[in-house]
Amino acid sequence: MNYDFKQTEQKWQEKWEQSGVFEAKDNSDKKKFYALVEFPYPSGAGMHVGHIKAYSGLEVVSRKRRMEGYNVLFPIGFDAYGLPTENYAIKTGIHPRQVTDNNIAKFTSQLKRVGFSFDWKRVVDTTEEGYYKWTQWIFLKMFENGLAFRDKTLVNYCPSCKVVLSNEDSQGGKCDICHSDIVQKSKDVWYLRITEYADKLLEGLKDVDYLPNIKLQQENWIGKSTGAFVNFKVKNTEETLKIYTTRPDTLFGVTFMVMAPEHPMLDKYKDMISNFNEVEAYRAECAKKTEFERTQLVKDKTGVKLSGFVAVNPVNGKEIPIFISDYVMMGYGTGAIMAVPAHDQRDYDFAKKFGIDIIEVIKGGDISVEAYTGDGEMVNSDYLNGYKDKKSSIARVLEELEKQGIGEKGVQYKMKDWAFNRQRYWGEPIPIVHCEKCGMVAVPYSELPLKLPEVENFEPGQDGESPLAKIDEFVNCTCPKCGGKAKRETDTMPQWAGSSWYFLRYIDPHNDNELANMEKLKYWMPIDWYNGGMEHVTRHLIYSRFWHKFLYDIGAVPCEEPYAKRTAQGLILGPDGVKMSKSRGNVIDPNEVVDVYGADVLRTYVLFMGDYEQAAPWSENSVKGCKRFIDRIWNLQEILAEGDEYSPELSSSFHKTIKKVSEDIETLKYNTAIAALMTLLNAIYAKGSINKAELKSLLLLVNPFAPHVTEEINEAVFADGMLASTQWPTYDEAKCVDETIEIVVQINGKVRAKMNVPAEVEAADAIAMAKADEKIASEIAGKTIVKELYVKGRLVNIVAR
RNA sequence: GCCGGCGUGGCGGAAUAGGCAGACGCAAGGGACUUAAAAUCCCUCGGUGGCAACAUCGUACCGGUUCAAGUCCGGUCGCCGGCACCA
Repeated sequence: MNYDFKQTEQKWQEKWEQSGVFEAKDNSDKKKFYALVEFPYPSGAGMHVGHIKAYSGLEVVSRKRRMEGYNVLFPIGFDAYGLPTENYAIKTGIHPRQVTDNNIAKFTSQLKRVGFSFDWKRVVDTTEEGYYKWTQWIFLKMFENGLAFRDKTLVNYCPSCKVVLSNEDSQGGKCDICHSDIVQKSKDVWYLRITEYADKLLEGLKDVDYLPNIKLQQENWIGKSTGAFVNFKVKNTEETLKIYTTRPDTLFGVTFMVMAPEHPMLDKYKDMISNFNEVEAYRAECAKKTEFERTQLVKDKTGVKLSGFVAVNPVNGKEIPIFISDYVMMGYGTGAIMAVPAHDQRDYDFAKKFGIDIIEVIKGGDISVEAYTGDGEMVNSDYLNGYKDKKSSIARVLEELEKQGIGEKGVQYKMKDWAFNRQRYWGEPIPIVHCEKCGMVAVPYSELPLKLPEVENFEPGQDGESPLAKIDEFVNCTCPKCGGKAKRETDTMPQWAGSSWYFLRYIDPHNDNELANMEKLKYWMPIDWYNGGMEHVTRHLIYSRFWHKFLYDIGAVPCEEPYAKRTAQGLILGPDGVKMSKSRGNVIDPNEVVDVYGADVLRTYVLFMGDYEQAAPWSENSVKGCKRFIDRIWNLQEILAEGDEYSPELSSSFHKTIKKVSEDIETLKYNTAIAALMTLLNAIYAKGSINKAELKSLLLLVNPFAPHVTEEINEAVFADGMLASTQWPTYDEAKCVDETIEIVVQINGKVRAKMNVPAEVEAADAIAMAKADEKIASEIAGKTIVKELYVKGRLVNIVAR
């Protein structure tokens, strides 16, 4: 009896779709479960096996939850705006809309072939008018609330993509998309004031169940530091130079100060600075450097000493020179620092190069060699002398600074505001109008969606202008406020926008009056479990949490945090153990696997191949192992016997396996869950028959992993409806334990014998039985017994000398 | 540089809370069935010694705690991920 997976899988996929078993029900009395997977970018290359692994995890959980009686929302959609589609359109002349529709159709059919239990009635496409209307709506709400603003700044600009990039998109000085070198350019840029939510984003982490390393990465990304702001007077002016430091305890060790070359105070006092020409020359030099170069030359410090511009240390009145150097950034703190070379390595390097004094204020290091950043007794520090640790000296100095009004406690974040616009066609138009009289004016809500106009040429303009800027009918408009002539904003939103709130739209995907109905939101939110890639746990997760917290603050959603729980799956590497890539030619196409082995095998393999959270290489041979597993399940029909309860030989195996599989699915240990099922299968074949009660339980347990073959067997044998809507099997804790167990007898910690004992044996009896063993008796004969231990259900250990 | 994580057979990986290291799968070797092959089934499968029972070593490396260490502690090396002149 050969298993025809092709026909069977197609048959059940159609049955599931027709019956609507996987459609989530609104207005249900049942307990809800909202499982979310990261929606894919529908690239032309089609699905990747990584997608299959990412979705299979929560797929199994979702199917189990339905069988446990939950009303499950397990949706899918498409994050379809983005550069690859646009670049493809530029190359081929095919409209991005057409490219996107084709790719979505391709992804949809591929996903359906794997048999995922998504609710296909709730598909969301970020590029669809009914969707991006609400993306624009959220933007306008942010604009109204002062969280979206425009500012002129130096931006990371990719000359190849002709696009402005956020710091996140240009890490290491390379464009995230095309990997060319980033240059700095002055431009008008839209920002979202995410920094205003920094503390809330940090605080919120306390209440959610994310993997610890995910929380940690978010914390590092936000980068909160506590310290102090201190005001240094500038000699012969009324000006104070404000600095931020985490080490106010070292104030008496300050021997110079450094300002960022772009610091605005420099221009204000350029007449006082007798060598301002040197400042300008240095600035020009810095502007040439990319952010990457700036961070590469860590050891070799450069800078210019300002003449005629001198600061005064507020704690001791000492005059201290001021330098400019590019190791101080305008974007962090106040753009100026107090330098304590004795206790900061960067300041130390700078001082050594420029021959500046190094004054030790904390004992414990050797400042003739390097800066000492550890703890120790304070010296050369007036009222701080004698303090023995950082914590108390900081507390003392803060008290003094506040009393004298020269400084205060302060907090800083590494996270910067989110650069939000792109000079690209295939994105959501930013719904803002620039009016000569009124300035920036929001497009009225009634005019949303502000539709993306048709263009003929998707290439960006010469100086990185958006393709939309070339469409006069789009650009020229009337001001919604005064009715006068105005011009539309022509930049579009970044790809992150649509993915920052998509999970809300699944709850009410066709609502034209609000982004989602509040009653429905109250029922479904928060997301019970969100799984996705490790590469998204900083940016996407922070951005979407930020949007959600904002929506909560304006009363659009009912809870503060969107995700109650977040996990991440590991990569699937190529068979050569290296990350899959087209250029390496080690990409596995999930379609081919489905063609050759079937969807059940593919699903089982991606979960069985290793620890779900770790990276693991693809192995064609191991796929075959899962094929055998599926075939052996099918062949159980050949050894089927009657029986409406577990046979005595297999009863405890079944109870144990149900327990193991049920628990492992909840903790991402799919590999050991499948291993347990294989072990049970081996036990069944060893016995030589399976009865109907046993088969039913086994089919239910395997069903979330391999739904097609199990449904088919169930129909053939029982013909009593779908497993998908059958109760998940239960186990009896009492029946998981065997009456007698094998334990180990050790002498001095080394295994010397094994014996069978009743499970509930007393320690003394177990030890007595052990000593009665012939081999053990001869081993301990003539020795003194020092200690005897019994570890319940495990071992007896006799320590003898 | 800083912050995380990891290091177990030929391979992917198991091993509650310190208690038989190597579950499960793959590969390999041997056998059965077959004219033959595929498929399937059975056996072996960390190293060394031994016909065997068994002994002995073994979880990156060095040391420690413990009756008992893959697991805990200290140090070293290596790999992976994140951040990176963050004051």
